[in-house]
This record gives sequence, structure tokens and C-alpha cells, in this order.
Amino acid sequence: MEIPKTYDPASSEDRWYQYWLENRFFKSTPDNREPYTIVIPPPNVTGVLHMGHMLNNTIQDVLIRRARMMGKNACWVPGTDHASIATEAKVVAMLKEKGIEKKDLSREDFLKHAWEWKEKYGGIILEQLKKLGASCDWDRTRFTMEDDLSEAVIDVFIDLFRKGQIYRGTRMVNWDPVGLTAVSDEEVIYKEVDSTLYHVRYQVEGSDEWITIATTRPETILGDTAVCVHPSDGRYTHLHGRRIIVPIANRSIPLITDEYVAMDFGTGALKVTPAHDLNDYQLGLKHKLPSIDTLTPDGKLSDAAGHYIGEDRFVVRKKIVKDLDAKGHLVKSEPYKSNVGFSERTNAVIEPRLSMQWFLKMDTISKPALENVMNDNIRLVPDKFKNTYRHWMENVHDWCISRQLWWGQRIPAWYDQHGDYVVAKTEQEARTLFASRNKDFTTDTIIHQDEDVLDTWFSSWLWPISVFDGFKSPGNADIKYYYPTNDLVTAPEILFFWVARMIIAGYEYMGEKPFTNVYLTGIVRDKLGRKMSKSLGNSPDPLDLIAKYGADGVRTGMLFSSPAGNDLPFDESLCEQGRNFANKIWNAFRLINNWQQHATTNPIATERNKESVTWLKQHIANETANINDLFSKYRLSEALMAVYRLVWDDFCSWYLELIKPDMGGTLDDVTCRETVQCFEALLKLLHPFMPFITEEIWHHLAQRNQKESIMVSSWPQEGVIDPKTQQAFNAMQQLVSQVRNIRKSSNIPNKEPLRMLHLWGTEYSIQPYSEAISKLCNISSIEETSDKQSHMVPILAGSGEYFLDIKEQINTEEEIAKLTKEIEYVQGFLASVDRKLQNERFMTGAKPEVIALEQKKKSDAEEKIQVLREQIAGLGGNNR
RNA sequence: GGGAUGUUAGCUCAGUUGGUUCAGAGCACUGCCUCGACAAGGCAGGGGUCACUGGUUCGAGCCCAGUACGUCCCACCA
Repeated sequence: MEIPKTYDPASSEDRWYQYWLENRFFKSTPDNREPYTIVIPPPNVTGVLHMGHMLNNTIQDVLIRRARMMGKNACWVPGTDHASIATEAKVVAMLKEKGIEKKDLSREDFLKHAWEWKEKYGGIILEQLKKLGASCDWDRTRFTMEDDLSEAVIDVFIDLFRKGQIYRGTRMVNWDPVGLTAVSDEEVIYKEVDSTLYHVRYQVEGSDEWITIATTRPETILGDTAVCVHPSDGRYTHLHGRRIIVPIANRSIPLITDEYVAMDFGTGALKVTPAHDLNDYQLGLKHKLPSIDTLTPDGKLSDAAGHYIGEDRFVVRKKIVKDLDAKGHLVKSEPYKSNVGFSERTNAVIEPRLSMQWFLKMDTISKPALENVMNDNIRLVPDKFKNTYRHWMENVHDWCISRQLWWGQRIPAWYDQHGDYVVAKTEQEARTLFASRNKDFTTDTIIHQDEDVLDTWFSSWLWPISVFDGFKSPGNADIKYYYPTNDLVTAPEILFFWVARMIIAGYEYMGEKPFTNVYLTGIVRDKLGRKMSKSLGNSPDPLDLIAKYGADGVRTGMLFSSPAGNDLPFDESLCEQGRNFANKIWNAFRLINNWQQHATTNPIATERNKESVTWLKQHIANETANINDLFSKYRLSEALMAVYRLVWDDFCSWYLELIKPDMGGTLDDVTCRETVQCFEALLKLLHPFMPFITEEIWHHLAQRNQKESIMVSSWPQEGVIDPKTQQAFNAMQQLVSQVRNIRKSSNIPNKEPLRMLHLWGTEYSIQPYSEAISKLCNISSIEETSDKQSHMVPILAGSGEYFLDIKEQINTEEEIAKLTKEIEYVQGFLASVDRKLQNERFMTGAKPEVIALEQKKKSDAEEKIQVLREQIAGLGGNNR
């Protein structure tokens, strides 16, 4: 059978993924092995795969596949998030295209459309993850809005309410007067716009005095309930305790003092409009000021404004300026740049607006979450995020958990017509509660459920518990076995939104952390450093990339340059590098496969093959230890790079070339088998990163039955390398490189054989490789000599001295210059060592082993200089 | 504005407790090479005053202070 010269991922990937699924290798059920668990950060159910998901899920798959090979019971739980804001926005947009407005639909009808949408598009992203090779236990797929999970959310809400942790209160929300809905902070886009700062003077009650304030929003004057100055502002001290008349409205309001006011801004006097500005609202709370809401939901002036009723706020702004001017209140107006929030959806100017919301108290419930991260009970990787985390957790404010949406878990609060409310799971329970509280309450009394739903994070914070049915059936086999999970892989931007809250829920409901390690990935950026996003259109389609470079190529491409916590400046050439690597592995396989076909005639291993095999086996074991160490530190990029070099440089470039038989020859049986075994070990180390190609080659190398997948094979054993083996190998490498170098610089073609001598009495650890060296550098023979060969080119490799018989052909001057440069460097080095050794304070201060090391350096350097001088002399140079 | 964090080859990053065998890796770059696995390749090279300025020390990429620039999070000043 002819094996193609290049690896073709397309013909292999789907086949192997199918094979894994059919043999249920991703499946996990509790048993007596040690569990290793990851819960996926559930992607938006209607989302499509983007580069951030690719990075995130590649990392999870690498971790889970390695754990599985290490004999753990690996369980990766997949699922999706109902993402109320994003999904509802998409459904609203879809309906709009069909000419349907959300406000014309009943709640039930809207939700019907939403569920249809979810059924149609939900889970596409999970199918896409399969292309990437994700080894999730698909039987465990969950959805944050499925019945069981929703019930858990409602139960938790009720429980926290009963514990007194949830309360109802007013809050400033971002109101979209066009969309007629509150929008989240994330959906507000701040833009700098040119506006005007108006200086308006208010009369002090009962006097001829005036006080001038500055505002960009004069139309809100009608809602003013105080004027505020800094308590130590000398300009206004005499007015403390006086009252002020609001222009146009002619209302009397107090002058208050607060240190919040910046004396150097504007006039140092601030008009306070609690209903229409967040800071003013807080001032209002502090000073117990009334709020006058002068706007209607659609941004027109309300009855409460008393003037300009029913007119748009921007029209009123112009009118009121004119009127203020006419009445002599406008002192001056100056151009001013201010930050104005716009709705991402409707582009309308956002109005801060007061509304009733539900809150979760965070002060006590968040304590264990801070503590257990600070004491490393839960580890953040990289740990620099601990500071950020602490800062946030120490300044945590109550969590607003209600959202003015329909898609999500509806708040289980019920209101009667007086606005009194109870929290209950069903209407029936609510009625019972009302009745027990109020004698007049009858079965005929109308009550209605809260229209709002809960913040999506209020369901996803339960994810590590709810996916194992920890709420539905506490103490069940799954939750006992898999919880706490091991690693969580997610983006730092949701460290607070999600990670911190999962930790809080974990301690509150399980009395235990939800996971041990949190691996924080970076953001995938384009070449210009911009975040890759759909709206910018700067993100490649992940599936196109997979089609072009193969899933293995893309996976490795993403991991080549993304240490934990660092952004990934994505470049397609990284995937190309990954693809090239796959191809390199493929061709190593082709070579070995060829040997396998013909390796029967020559059963005796040569010394060079024996030594090479010994070195390779030890080296792989040694590197496995190194790779394990990198994994334990979550240095995935470095672990990949270590495997990359081990395979490409050590295995392909050195080992395979060493044992490669002469043209027309065959490889001995023993070496062939050992080589296959080593190659299999390398494939195992590669497997977490490149699952597809490793499985493909794994099955080509040997007859294996259905159950013998590489993904359930065992991770290679660690070991140490014998220093002598290492030393011999390194000396051989040095010698070969130097001979090649001399050939290059002297223009001696490889075809021309050269004679080499080894100086008797110096290190000859390369002996087992002498035959290999002859082949790699075309040396006709290596003879021993007892004398320095002054007429030949000297080489130092390890501490062995060699002579290459080519003096006539080389550029002696160049060689001497090279050696001289080398001497200069070593002399410089020696000088610095000497300085240290002659320094009394060093000799008395430094540790004995440091001094011993320096003395060793000194003698080594001196010896080396001696040898180099002899070499220069041998070449006829000046032996200085 | 508050907090965090970073600045090491053209690019992306390593550099553990300060000790010139630590200035390193991969990619990119340069030169040579179709040699029976692989040109998606082989071999050999070039390349950095470790942001800047001071300080501590016998000795600083590593410790301290300041400066410059960058990134992230939070709050966004009427």
C-alpha cells in the first residue's frame, strides 16, 4: 500500500471521531479510579464557534485527554447556556425580520418562538466542538434552562430569600427609551460627543443672591431636589442651610453639602437630580432627598415635570435653554465633550432610570470565596489574578439579579394588588402564604407573578453542582464522585461574573469549592491587537481553518504561543506551523513503516544502534518528567514546545538519522521494534495536543483491536537519563555539527570523504557513535593518535580532541580568527571569575558551593584556553 | 480618576532562591543543499546595552525608587 507523502487530515478526522464515539471512550461513570473532572464553560446556546472557544476548548481537551491517559476517570461535561440577554436579542431581531414586534406578543407566544429558535440553532456550537476533537461525555450534555436546572435556580432563589440574603430595592438601570427596556452595562456603548455645558443661576430663597450651577442636561432641572456644594468651599459657606429656588419649576429645594462635589469643576455647585443620575441618586439616598421622575419610559417629559409635558427630552433641552435665557438664568454656555451612553441595540441615548430590582447580598456569602482563593485552596493560574480577584471581592457590591427580559428563569415572586409580595415556587404556595398573612385574602384575589427573569449568571453560578444534579438529588453518586471538579478553563473577563460566583455557590450549597484550579486563558486578538469578534469581522471561521490545516494543526497552532493569562495574537501561520508539524510526524511514520516492512533479514543490532536506542529511551523518559512538570504548572505552550522539539529535533533529526541504514540496507529487527516502541511513546505524549494524527498512526504501526485506542493507552513513564549516556550523545552532536560547519565554511562537499583522528587519552565517549559519525559527516575513518596533529584542523567536542585531515583546503586565517575570538571570550570569562575569587568580600560572603563552582570554572577555562592556544599554534598562528 | 499588571532578538514568549558556561526557545531571516521519510524538507549561520534613569550589592535581566510607554479590570465627575 502506498502511503501518501503528505498527511491528509480531512480523510482521517471524522473517521476517528466516529470511532471514539462508537467505542464510548468519552463516556465516564463513577468507579474506583480517581476522578478528573472539567465542566465546560457553557457557550451561548445559539452561538457559533469563534476563536475564543477554540482556544478555550482545545486547552480543556488537552487536559482531559492527558488525565484519561494517566489512568484517571476523566469526565468532561458539556452543555450550553441560555444566555438571556444575547438570545432574547437574537429572537427579537429574528421576529422583527418577520415583521413581528416583541411588544405585540404575549409572554407565552414570545417564549414559544424563543424555544423554537433554540431547538433550531441550539447546539450547533456543540457539533462544531466535535470537529475540534473535543472528547466530552456527550451523554451528559446539559442546558441551563432545562427543567431540572431551572428548578434548581428557583429553589436557590427561594432558599436565599428565606435566609434573608435576597431583597428588593431600587436601582438605577440603563434605560433604552426606544427599545423600552433596561439594558445591561455591557450593552451600553460610551461615546465621546460634543455637547454644551450650561451655567445656570438659581436664586437663593428670600434674597437677591444667586448660585450658579453647571449642567449638560438642563432639561433635568425640573427634577432637581437639591443643590450641593463642598462643605469647605469658602464661596458658599454663607449659604449653608439656605434654600434655593429651581428656575421654571419655582420649587424650593435645600442647599446641602457633601464632599463628593469637586470644587474645581464648573462653579463648584452641583444640581442634584436623584431620579436621573446615578451619582445624584446616591447623594439623594445619603441626604434623604425626594426623587422626581420627570421622564416617561419613552423619553418624554412626564406629568411630574410640570412643564413641557409630553415633549421629547432633546426638544425640551433646546426650549428650556431658551426659556432660561429669556428669564435671565443662563449665565453662559461653553462647548464641552462628554461621555454619553448609547444602546447597543437601538443606538438610542441611554437614560439612567430608577426601577425596582432584586438583589443578592454579597457581604457575608462571598467571604469563603475570597478566603479560599487567597489561601490557595483554589488556585488561579496564573496567580497574578489573585490580586485582581481580591480587590474585587473586597469591594464587592450587592448583585442585581433581575433582568427585564422574558427568556430565562422567571422570578418566583408574586404580587397582590397592593404591591405586597411573597416568594413561592408556585402560585398555589403563594396564595397560601398571602392567606396566612392577610385575613382578607380569598381565592378570588388576583395575584400576578413578577414579569422579570433572573440574571443568566444566577443559573450558571450553579453549573458545577447542577450538571451532576446536586440540587435535584443531593448526595447522588455523580455529585459525590465528581465534585469538586478539578480544573476550570475560562477567560479572565468573567473571573467575577462567573468564577467568583461559582465559588460562592459552591461553599454555600456544597460546603466545598467547585474546582481546584482555574486556568485563565487570554483573549484571541488579530494582528492589529484587536479582539477577534464577529462585529469587527476580523475573525477567521474556525471550521475553515480546520478544513485548511486540520484540527491537529489548528489546535497546536493556538497553543504554540498562548501561555496562561496571555493574550493570543493569532496568526494563520501558527496553524501552518501546526500543519507542518503534523506532516513531519507523518513522514517519520512513513520512514519507520518502511523499515517495519523490511526488517527481518538483519537481526543483529550494531553498537551504534544499541547506544542510540538506549539514549532515546532514557531521553524520552527524562523529557516525560519535564513535560509532566510543565503540565503540573499549567504551562501548556511550553509542554507542547518540549514535545515538538523532542519529536522534531531529537527523534527525527538525530535519532532516525543515526539508525538509518545505508542505502539499500535494512534495519535490524531489535532496533526496529525499539524504534516503534519509542515512536509510540512519542505519539502518546503528542496525543493530548494532536488526537487525530496520533490515533491514525497508532493504528498503522500495529494491528490493534477496536478497544486499543491511543486515547485510552497509558501515559509514558518518567525516568532519568544516565549522565554518561547523555554526555556521549552530546559530544557526538558537537562533533558532528562542527565537522559540518567546517565543511560548510571551507566549501568541502559532503561527497568528499575526510579522515579524522582522535587524540588518545582525551575523552572518547563518542566511541559507540564512531560509525554513525562516519556516516553523518562522511568520515572515512576515525583513527587514534597519541600526538597532536599540527598539520590538521583541530576540533573540541566534549573534552575529547579531534583532528580533521583537511588543512590544505581550509581557510587558515578564518579558522585562527574564530579560535582567537573564542579565546577572547573565555579569557573575559576567566577574568570575571578571577575578580570574584580575588575579592575578599566575595570569598567571605558567598556560600562554599558557589566558591567551589567558581574555582571549577576557573580551572576549566584555563584548560580550554590552553587547548585553543595549541590549536592556533598548530594552524601556524601566533601562539600568544 | 482608583486598582492590577507588563516592557528580554523582527514577532510570540522562557528566564525558578541576584553569581558572564543565562542572555535562551520557537517562528521569521540569511547562505548552501533535491542526499531514497519529509522543500509543509535538510544542514549551517546572523541577530538583543534585557524600556529609560538612578540606587542597593563584591556582583543586577533578576532587588529598590523614579520616568516613559502599553494592556486589563473597576468607577466614569455634573
